[in-house]
Amino acid sequence: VARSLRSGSTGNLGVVLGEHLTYAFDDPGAVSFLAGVAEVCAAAGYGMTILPISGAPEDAARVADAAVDGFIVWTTSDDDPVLTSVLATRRPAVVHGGPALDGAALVSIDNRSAARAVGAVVFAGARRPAVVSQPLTRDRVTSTSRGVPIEAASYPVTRHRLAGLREAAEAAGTDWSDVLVAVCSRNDADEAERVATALLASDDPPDAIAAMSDEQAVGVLRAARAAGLRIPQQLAVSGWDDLPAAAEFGLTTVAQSLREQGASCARVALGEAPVSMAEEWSLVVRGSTRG
Amino acid sequence: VARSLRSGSTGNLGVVLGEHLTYAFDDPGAVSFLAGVAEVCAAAGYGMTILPISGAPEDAARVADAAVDGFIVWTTSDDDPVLTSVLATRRPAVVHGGPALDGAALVSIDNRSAARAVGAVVFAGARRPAVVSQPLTRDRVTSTSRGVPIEAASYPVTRHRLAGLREAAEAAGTDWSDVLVAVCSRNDADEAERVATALLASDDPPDAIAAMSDEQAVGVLRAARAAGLRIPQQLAVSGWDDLPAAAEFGLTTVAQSLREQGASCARVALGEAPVSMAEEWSLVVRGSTRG
DNA sequence: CTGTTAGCGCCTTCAG
DNA sequence: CTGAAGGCGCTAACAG
Repeated sequence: VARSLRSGSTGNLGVVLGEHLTYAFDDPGAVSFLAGVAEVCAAAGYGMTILPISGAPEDAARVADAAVDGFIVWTTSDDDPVLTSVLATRRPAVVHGGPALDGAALVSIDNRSAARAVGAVVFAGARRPAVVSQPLTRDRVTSTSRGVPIEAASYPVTRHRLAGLREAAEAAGTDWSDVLVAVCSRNDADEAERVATALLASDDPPDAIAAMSDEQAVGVLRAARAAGLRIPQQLAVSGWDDLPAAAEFGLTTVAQSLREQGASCARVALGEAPVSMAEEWSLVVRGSTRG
Repeated sequence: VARSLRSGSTGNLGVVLGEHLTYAFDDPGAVSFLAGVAEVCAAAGYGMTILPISGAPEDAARVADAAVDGFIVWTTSDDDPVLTSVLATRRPAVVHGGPALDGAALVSIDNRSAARAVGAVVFAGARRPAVVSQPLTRDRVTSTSRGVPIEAASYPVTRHRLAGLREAAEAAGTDWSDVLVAVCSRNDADEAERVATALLASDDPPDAIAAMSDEQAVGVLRAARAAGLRIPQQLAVSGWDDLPAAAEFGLTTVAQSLREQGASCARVALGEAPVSMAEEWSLVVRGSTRG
């Protein structure tokens, strides 16, 4: 401890996992990201401090006081007060996913382009495209509505994906104001199953659903099975991330390596990588979509 | 940082994840344990420092120097040098699973009794019981042999489970020297599938396999399906942990809450819980076993 | 009630 | 080449 004071460095990277620390470990994407961070930290002889975010106002102060040499912030919202704290420390900060900030590096794929690409496949030939979305804002309000105001989404990753999906829907001939968007409060198969069940039970059920994670897509598939729908003829479904579950269920999805992105974040935060650059993604087309 | 020096406390708990940090995040059990630790840390306003273990000799020194107020050690072996370092710091230490050490609290279920209970079910009516085991020693040597010398296993959790399974096998009428034990190097469905495939292809294939995790059990089930075996008539299988996969595949398993155990560890390390006490477990019998 | 100071433990620098 | 000291930033205790 005294060594840290004297040397001015702590040998620790701080990882801020967004609003609810507890959820983070339940999200396989976040875990895979952490594995990437851990890998680089271990190799560099650095420790990795998970900064506890309970959602209370004192979180910001705690983060500011954390004994770490740099910060990695897991995907969060534009208005997350913790981001302000992190920047105020003037220590190296790397944001995963977004938001993009002056004074912080950004490690992310091009979510908008990826969403446009997966949307083109899942919405192909669909007359009633729909979206099962991750939260739009930090209050994690759930809703199901048409023509969601995209700019109101304060999670930039969600916002960019919606923007890409909008372009894809319009390219497929459906106006955004006709696209149903079901917003979930968590990234979780169970909740996605519930909202998808409701969507599919409506008078005018969707014939294509783009989900924002493989987890959610699995929930949608379960709802579709319960409703007796044939995939992809009656309902096309896409996921995101290409986790093992996507291969298992034959999901069309956007493949990205969150683990590699975690490693990139750590390298940038440690000054081992010069700048942040756009991360790679690719489209994986499987049997859950037409075409 | 200076505050820590002055006050003598860092507001951080250290979590040592055993030999290979990288594997830890791939193991759903470890992740669930971390979620429990994180929960308590967040509530107490503590940070949680993952101490990087690469397997190199300098790990011990790094752990000893870590800026943390207490340690939680995830299940490891009797001879792990990191344990010596942790004890030498004279800071509060809590070991999960084992080994039991003077000067450290232990949070664990009674693995031997639980193994005896699950063994009684999976080995019931079996004439050729077998075990798919987690590593016995830190070198993670793989082997398949009969009458494994249980006392040679330096991971106490593995040792206690083998001891319980031995009692169950003998109660079911098979001498331990006739019980095939396949030792894997990792806790992983793929490797378990490979070793189980080999077991099932032998001249005298087992008709009951107790695995040490649900992950491994899923691998065994895959091998059994590939071999065209009916479960449980031709092959009974049991897992351990009762993860979601166990319910999905109808696995008989030992249910324990690693998350709750992680929370217990954190509470004990923070001095919120008085002593360590035995954690709860229960037997969940599903269709993968006879009876 | 406000302002000053000593010292937490280590490392680096400088003196002997 | 070995030994003493100052100071990292903060806070608790004490003096004014």
